[in-house]
Amino acid sequence: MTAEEISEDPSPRIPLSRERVLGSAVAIADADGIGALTMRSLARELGVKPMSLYYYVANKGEILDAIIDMVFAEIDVPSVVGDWKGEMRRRAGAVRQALGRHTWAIGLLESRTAPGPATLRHHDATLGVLRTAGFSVKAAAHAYALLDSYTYGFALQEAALPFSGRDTAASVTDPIVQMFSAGDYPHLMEIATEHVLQPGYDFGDEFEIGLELILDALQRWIPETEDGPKSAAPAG
Amino acid sequence: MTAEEISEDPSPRIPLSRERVLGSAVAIADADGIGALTMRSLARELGVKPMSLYYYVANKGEILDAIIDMVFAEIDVPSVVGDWKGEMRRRAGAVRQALGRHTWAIGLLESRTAPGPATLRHHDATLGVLRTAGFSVKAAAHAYALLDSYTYGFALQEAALPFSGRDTAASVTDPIVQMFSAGDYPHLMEIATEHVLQPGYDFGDEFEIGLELILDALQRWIPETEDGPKSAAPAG
DNA sequence: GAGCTTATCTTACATAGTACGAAAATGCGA
DNA sequence: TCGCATTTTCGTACTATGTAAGATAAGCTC
Repeated sequence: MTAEEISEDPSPRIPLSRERVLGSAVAIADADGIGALTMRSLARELGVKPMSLYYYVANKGEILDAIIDMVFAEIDVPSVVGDWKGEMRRRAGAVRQALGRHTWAIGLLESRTAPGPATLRHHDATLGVLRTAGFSVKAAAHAYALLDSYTYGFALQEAALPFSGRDTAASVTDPIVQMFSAGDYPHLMEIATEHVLQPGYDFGDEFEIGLELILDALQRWIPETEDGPKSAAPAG
Repeated sequence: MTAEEISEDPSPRIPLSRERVLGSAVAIADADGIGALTMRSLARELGVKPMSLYYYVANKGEILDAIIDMVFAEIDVPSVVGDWKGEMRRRAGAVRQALGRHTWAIGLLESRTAPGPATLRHHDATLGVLRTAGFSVKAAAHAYALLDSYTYGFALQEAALPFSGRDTAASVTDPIVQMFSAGDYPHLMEIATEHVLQPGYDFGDEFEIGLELILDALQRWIPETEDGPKSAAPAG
């Protein structure tokens, strides 16, 4: 009996596959940032040599396109049954959370303009909910641009913040306050001390506030609901 | 007389400087994308050898931080005199245009979390306008998060679109329509044929529509204006 | 000029993506 | 079981990147 027959060696027992390659790519980007995702680090993670990856992907750009689509695949598609507001609220939150788990995806969105099938399915389903809710084609386009701009932009701001979550440690806030206390930036100082640095503050809480404002205003774009006013949709 | 004395040789006559280094960095990123911005391409552009750059910047990361700040420096700071809505409208448009000229800045915002002085001054001035307009500290924070999320997100979507401007050439729209026409994505198909692909369409026009909706709704967060209703600010 | 400061460049190294083609593993018909 | 074709993995090598370490050059002051 040879060694291979006795014990399963730790080598690539599970066969390589496109799914495994892309899954590890996401894992590396999540753990150490998109900059740490190299063909070599990816191969190492999979217990394989770099050039083996090229049997499953044409090049690194294809990996980047694919992992963006994987992020969208994580997001449950909204449903046409149920109230549109609730669905849009749920969807926006899910997008924000997905982009929060994979902040690198936000940066990639700017440079990679080849949407994958999951991304397209997501957009299609979302538009479907709006159309079913009574938005005209134009109004649905306006509404979707507005909702997604807000959601992506919020996720971008969250990613750009030097802190996240509730009650940031003083070790990270102190240098910032120090920077403001020179007297330039009085309004930033005010908002920091009176709002952001208060116990229990979480920037993420701002999301629902803006979202509700948008959803409430969008409601008025739906023409002649049973109990609502007539259309107030913009001319565009 | 030596050659140097007779004619000005095409070599680095204008001395290198931090400003020149950063200016060329922006120019390269604008022209060929942030990926084309390398220490070597930057040196070549300046008629200099790569290591000379390190006399003016500590490393490439410092260049990236600095050119983000240069983008914000391009944006005229809003003024507390004049109506807040007009100022916010003007500012949002200016931010969108600046990010449109330098789309790479959007992607950089996600990864680089060290705001420069122009960026801070911009944020400070914007908050100042909102506070002066009557927004409470909390309401100003909410409003600013909302306005900037929308603006950044819209710029991100514009950058991610495979087309831009009015009346996109059929050569670029045809493959997209082809992709939709298989029958998956019926709502994308609908919105494409009935709205996006109509003559004269420009995604950029959607910006003002969403912006007006937001500004109108924000107005109701200002407590007791002379002629307006009382505060309708959220509890947060 | 000498010597000090400021500015630029040479060389070299580790790490990146990937072209090219060899090698190994696998599956299959006889 | 053998032979062979297909599928999968890998070795080598090339070009490009950021930048450390230190040599060199240019400019200024006495």
